[in-house]
Amino acid sequence: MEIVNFKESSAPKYKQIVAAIEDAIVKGKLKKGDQLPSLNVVKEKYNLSRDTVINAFNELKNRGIIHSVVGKGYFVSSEDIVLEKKIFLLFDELNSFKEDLYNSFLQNLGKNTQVDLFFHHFNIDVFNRLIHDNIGNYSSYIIMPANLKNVKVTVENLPKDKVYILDQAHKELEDYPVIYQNFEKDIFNGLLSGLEKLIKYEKLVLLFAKEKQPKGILKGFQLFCHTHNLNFEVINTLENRLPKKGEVYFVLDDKNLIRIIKKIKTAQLILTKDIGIISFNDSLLKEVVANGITTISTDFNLMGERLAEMILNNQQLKIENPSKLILRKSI
Amino acid sequence: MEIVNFKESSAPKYKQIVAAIEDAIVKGKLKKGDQLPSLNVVKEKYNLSRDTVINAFNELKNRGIIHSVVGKGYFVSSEDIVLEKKIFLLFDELNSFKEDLYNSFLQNLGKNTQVDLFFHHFNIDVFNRLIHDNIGNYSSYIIMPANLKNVKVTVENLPKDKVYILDQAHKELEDYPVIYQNFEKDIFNGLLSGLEKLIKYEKLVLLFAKEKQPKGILKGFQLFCHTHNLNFEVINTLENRLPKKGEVYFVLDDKNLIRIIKKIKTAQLILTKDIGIISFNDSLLKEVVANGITTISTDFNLMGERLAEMILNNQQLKIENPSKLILRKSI
DNA sequence: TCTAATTTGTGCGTATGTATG
DNA sequence: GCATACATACGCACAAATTAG
Repeated sequence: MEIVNFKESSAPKYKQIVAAIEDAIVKGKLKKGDQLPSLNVVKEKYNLSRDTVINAFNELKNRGIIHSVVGKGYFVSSEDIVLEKKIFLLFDELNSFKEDLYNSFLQNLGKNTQVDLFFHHFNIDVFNRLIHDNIGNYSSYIIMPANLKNVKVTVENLPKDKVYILDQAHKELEDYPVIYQNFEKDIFNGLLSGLEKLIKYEKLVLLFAKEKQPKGILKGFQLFCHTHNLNFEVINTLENRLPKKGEVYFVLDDKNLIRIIKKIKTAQLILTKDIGIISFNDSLLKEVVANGITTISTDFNLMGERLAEMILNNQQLKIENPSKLILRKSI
Repeated sequence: MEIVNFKESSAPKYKQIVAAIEDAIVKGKLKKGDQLPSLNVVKEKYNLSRDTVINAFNELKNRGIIHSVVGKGYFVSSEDIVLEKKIFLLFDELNSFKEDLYNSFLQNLGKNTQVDLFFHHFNIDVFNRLIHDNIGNYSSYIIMPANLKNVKVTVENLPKDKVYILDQAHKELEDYPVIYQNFEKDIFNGLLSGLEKLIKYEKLVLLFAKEKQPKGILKGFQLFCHTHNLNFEVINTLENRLPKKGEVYFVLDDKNLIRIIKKIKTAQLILTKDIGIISFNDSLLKEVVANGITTISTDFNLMGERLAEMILNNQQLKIENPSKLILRKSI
């Protein structure tokens, strides 16, 4: 590995080091598994500051081209130097609408990017460990903190310009760029655009159970019912509940969506005529479930698209992802 | 006691020694009272510094697993080890039925296990890189090789007793424990158990497009049609295809499932009466899609359950995961 | 009893990457 | 860019306990 003429070039020194190592890998002088000269050696040989060398090596590490072992040194881990980005993606849990988000994100990133996906399952210890274990290994960190508390200390260990928050704006993480759903507004406006259909029913029933669900949904629902003077009820389970004529159910998850559809059938009620259903978070099949389920949903494809865009262009924005009512035959 | 791959792994050497000894104790290779190889022996055998070995032995000593006698050696003092499990899970791609598999796997593992999920997207380079980058960091490796070729060399870099194959048995990886679908048999038997309903139709149409899909499906379908002397057709796209009365469509993915349902509607055909649908891989919503879609599917919950069981009990089995026809109103 | 070899235990020096200010 | 503290890794020297001959 030869690095030449630092003075003559206008490029930052660390970039020149990066380029020199890339060049050595491309030319086959450095192969997978080879050890790089140590920080001290490079520093001495080329009269650089240790920090400059670290800077260069870190960029290569973030891109997954080299890796380091304490007490030993730096090693070439990939000869694929087109890998420009390595992205750490931390979701709360795996469910069907994440599929759209994830796949559209991947599609809009381009080939030279590696995305590793993790799940914290609403467990703060898992959240902390996953972040800690991966500090320094990625060029971007996309985090879906959901409703976890006390995440700030951990997230602050990451380089600030590489962190992006996803799905829910988080009070502790207001300084970070984010693509979020405005649940309260989305639910309110979603219901509003279905108002004409909804006033046919006598009562709106929200099934709001899980700790996991954003409180904005509840707020938006209540606000909508109050401002339009609609009779409503919030329940936390469908067990022992018999759906009655004149009710319209707003269910947030797919398991309960199926439950209510089956209960409606066994009660011999006719969907749309006697009773209505609105679901949350659209997925492919809802278009054909029971002739089409009306759904309030954010656009997960767009969310993935914008996320990719923001990261590729190194932007630090706060974007509210649009949501809408997808009107189908269930109300 | 075998210690592998010092170079490739990012884990500190002394930690790897600790893990190897724990492993040996768990597996019964080392029992209470047994003497460990001396510092010098280990140092020579694995080309380590004496301090590194001491470091490892000290950690085990502090945890009460071994003890030492000056001038004699190190001895196992306890077989009671809480082995921390870290599981590497490599899927092909993210789609809705993986949700069941993944979640049931997690649920059956117990709380103290960390599972990291990766996707190779049917790209052999990604496959190789993901495995290489994670050698030595996990206690089990679960791999879904799908139809990738030339995977053996890479997989062989992993410790053999820690690798499990999932979903498809793979010719190159016949020596590894596996939980697999027998696609040919599953499709044949699935169709067979629906024979009574199927003979009402004039023609069976299989939509078989993707490179990704296992060839066993095609074979099973063809075999079934031949042995029962049924008129059939295999097509690779629904574009420009008008569904006709008397046809029954077997579609493998959800996007095409929706397409065919919509085409049937616009053609003003009546599902079940004029035309039939069978889909592949069950998911929650299919129970209520168009009044219920008949599906041939393996039991992904059971697959996850058995996988967890096999790993927790350190078994090396070859298990065929059961599949069945879930008869609903679409045929 | 003496000796030599082996083993653990300890200390010191050097080198590496990591983290902080 | 510099300084400092820390964890890991390697190598050497020596002391103390054990064992074999």
